[in-house]
Amino acid sequence: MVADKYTPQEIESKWYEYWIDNKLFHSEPDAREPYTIVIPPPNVTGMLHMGHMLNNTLQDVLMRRARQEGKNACWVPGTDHASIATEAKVVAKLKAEGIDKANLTREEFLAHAWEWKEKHGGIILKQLRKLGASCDWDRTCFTMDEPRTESVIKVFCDLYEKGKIYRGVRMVNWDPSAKTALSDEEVIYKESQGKLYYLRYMVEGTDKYLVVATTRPETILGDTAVCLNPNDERYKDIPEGARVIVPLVGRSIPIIRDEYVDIEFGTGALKVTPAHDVNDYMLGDKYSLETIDIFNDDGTINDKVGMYVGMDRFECRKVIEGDLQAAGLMEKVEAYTNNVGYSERTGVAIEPKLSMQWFLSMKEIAEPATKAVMEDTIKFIPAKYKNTYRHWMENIKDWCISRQLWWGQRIPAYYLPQGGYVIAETAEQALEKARAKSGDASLQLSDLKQDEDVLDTWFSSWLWPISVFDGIRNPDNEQINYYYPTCDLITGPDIIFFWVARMIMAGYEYRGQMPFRNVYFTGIVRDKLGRKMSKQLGNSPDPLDLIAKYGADGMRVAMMLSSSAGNDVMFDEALCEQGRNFGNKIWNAYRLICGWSVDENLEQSASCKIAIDWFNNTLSRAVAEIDELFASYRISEAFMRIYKLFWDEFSGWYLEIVKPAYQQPADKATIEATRHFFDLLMRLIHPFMPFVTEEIWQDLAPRSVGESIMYAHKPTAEAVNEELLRRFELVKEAITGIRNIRKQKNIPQKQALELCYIADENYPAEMAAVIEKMCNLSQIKAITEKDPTADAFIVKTTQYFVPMGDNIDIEAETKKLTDELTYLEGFLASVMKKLSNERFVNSAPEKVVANEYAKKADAEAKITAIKERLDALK
RNA sequence: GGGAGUUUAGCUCAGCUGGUUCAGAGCAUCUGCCUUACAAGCAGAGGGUCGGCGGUUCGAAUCCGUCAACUCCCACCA
Repeated sequence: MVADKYTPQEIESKWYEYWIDNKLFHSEPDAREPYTIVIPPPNVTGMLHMGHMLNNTLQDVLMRRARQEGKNACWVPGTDHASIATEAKVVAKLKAEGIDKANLTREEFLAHAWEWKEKHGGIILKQLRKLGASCDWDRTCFTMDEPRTESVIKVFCDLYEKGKIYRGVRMVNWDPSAKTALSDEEVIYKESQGKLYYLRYMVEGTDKYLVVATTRPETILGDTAVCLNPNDERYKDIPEGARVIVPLVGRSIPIIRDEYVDIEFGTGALKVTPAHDVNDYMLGDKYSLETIDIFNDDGTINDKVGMYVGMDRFECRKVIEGDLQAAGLMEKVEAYTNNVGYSERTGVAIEPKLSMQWFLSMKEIAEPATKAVMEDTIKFIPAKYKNTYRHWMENIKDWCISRQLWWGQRIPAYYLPQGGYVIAETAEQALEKARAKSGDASLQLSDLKQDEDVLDTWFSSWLWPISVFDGIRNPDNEQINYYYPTCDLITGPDIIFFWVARMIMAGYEYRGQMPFRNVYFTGIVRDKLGRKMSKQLGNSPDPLDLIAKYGADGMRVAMMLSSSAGNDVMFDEALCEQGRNFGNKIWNAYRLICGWSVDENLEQSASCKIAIDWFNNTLSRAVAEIDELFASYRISEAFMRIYKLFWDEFSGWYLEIVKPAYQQPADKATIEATRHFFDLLMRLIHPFMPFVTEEIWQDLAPRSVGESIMYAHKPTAEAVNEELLRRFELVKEAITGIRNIRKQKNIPQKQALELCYIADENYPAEMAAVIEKMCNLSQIKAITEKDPTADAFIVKTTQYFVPMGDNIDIEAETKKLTDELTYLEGFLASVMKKLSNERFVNSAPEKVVANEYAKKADAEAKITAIKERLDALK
């Protein structure tokens, strides 16, 4: 027996413990068909936010559904070491303690970082348990644990040997705060309000000057040319080989001419700073210009030029503006909006910087990955993201995989004292290779210097679906062979390039196979005003608070209620309330049937028989539709279908019909049928609301230890008697008709009424018992003559009468009927118009035409009935 | 600058190959009800030129064109 009141908080932790204690989430390879999901690993030190709620609710729904389908379901959880984000957090924490990272050795820093990880790591996974996530916790992985690290290093070495990894000096996105290079994907461009400065560059040996427009005057320190378009008429007088003087700096630099320069922009003269702009770098390369790097790694000015040394880049911009004004070298300053790149992680403006980095060449490995998605071997849901994917894949650039950080997998490149390097999985192997390479057998480990950089975090997470099953180190092990490829990936479209695309590439490169069959993209969780949830706005509720308030089941329902694939979720706390209310509804429905006492001798009533028959069919039809919705990943629609099935069909109709009168017993067959329906309904709801359904299911019948609704097979769709369902709708309408009369006449339910009808084929005689039960009727009587003194209504073509004994409001009744008549006549006219249109009759499909004839007959019958009724009223 | 998407009831969204599954759902609103499972509820009701305009068609929310608004992605123009 369950408690009187539905209090989710009281049942949820109990059942989660039960599932864990009985190892119900655990999966091992067996003969069943596997169903696998690998979790998008959240940052190890992260906290749960609404996005995680959405994402993990979906995954859990799919997992639980798969279990109920008899599949061997395996959900692998884990966390991501999130190199930059975590390192930044650790640096900040140390700073707060008065420790500067620069004063620590690598080993010391890593000790702090691991300590931090041990303390905060995995909190997020514990939080997921509150949601009911049925992850196989025994399989919890970390992108930087030993097996994963070894896999990453192995892959690096392998790709290097295949010639796909190379090292070189390139213009990269430099994050001056984290002091590391970033990949293109980690740079976010934002429109920012800036200024366009017009600077005067004196032409050497003359008193003339060129005006050059720039948004970054501080970079004049690194100017090594000014570039003009050769077709620019304005500058045709400037002789070949002329040079200009960099303002303030006084350096003489050449004027070069290249069609790259846009004549329309600014003054048509471009300052060239090869060290600090991607395009300038390209020009510098083309014209063999000098490259002067003017910044330190932290974005301050270095001592190369000997001016503004140590000043921050933005500070320098201000100061230089003043100095230029003072020197009369500033023509003018305009307000200007342009796109500035910011670091995704630290939020500071990116500095394009030349540096030595490791790259992975992408062109070749992208090919099978592109094909897989375009040919739907891997299905994207919704499909619109295929375009985005293709566009990126077809224009893919090499991946900068090195990061100047310590928290991460250290690049296994070992530099020899005499120059050059070797790549090896271990230091020992490196030494062997180094000895072979140098021909110096006396080389010692201490002579080798390992590369200081670590690998991009995504270079470990791109292996995730493989590495969690140890498929890199042991490519033929039982686990990987059984679980791979995984089935569904649930993730946000924001990491389609970072992660999804790269996993697909790794999948084909290392397994020759896709990593997952379907990718379900969720949207972004926004507040009800459509704003993105963020800490700054303070509009992001703490999911754990919501769970405490409404229960995990309520929270899960909230996530399901307004989230179709690829669409943003407009989150409103009212949705949680709706979810909680649904839990309450289920709870009380169950309490109702628990209260029924059995009378073994009681014969089953006709109305109960009909209701059971009807609900059986209704359930079957719903199950078929729900199967269909799941198959097409319309998860929230599937939920809504179940919601209505339980609330409207089961509680609103079925239970009301079979419910015995107060303190009356019920017959055995009806109770059994009802409890059986409850069992099936709990199974259907379980993937969405695991806790309340488990609580009730456990109470429905004696269960053995370790038994769970999780493994109770989902209801299967049986053949549906459509005619029965159709006839029952007539019953519902008749009941509604009587209810309306009661309401209009203010007749209490307790007062019995009489119902008369004029029989025709639309009168559901075989189900009349239901009408009688639901409407408190003293009798149902067939009549042949209309009763003008009775309140009446029409269902389809059947006329029903409720004799009132007293007067009825003829005027109101007449008006109602006249209105309906007007509508029907108009409707009939439109049907007739269609049918008299020769072209319609000739060109429309037969079925459609037949339908119009049916409409016509229907309308005519109704019109006749209404007219008769009106005549009777006169 | 290029590309994609969205626009249907007050809100959030369904509406698949044009035609009774075509104007829908849930929530909210309004009106009755404290009817012993549930007021976290029950019974009813109202509410939309399907963003605008044009076209194709016997027939358009649905297909085409165009305009408008919003959103996202990509792109180095100083």
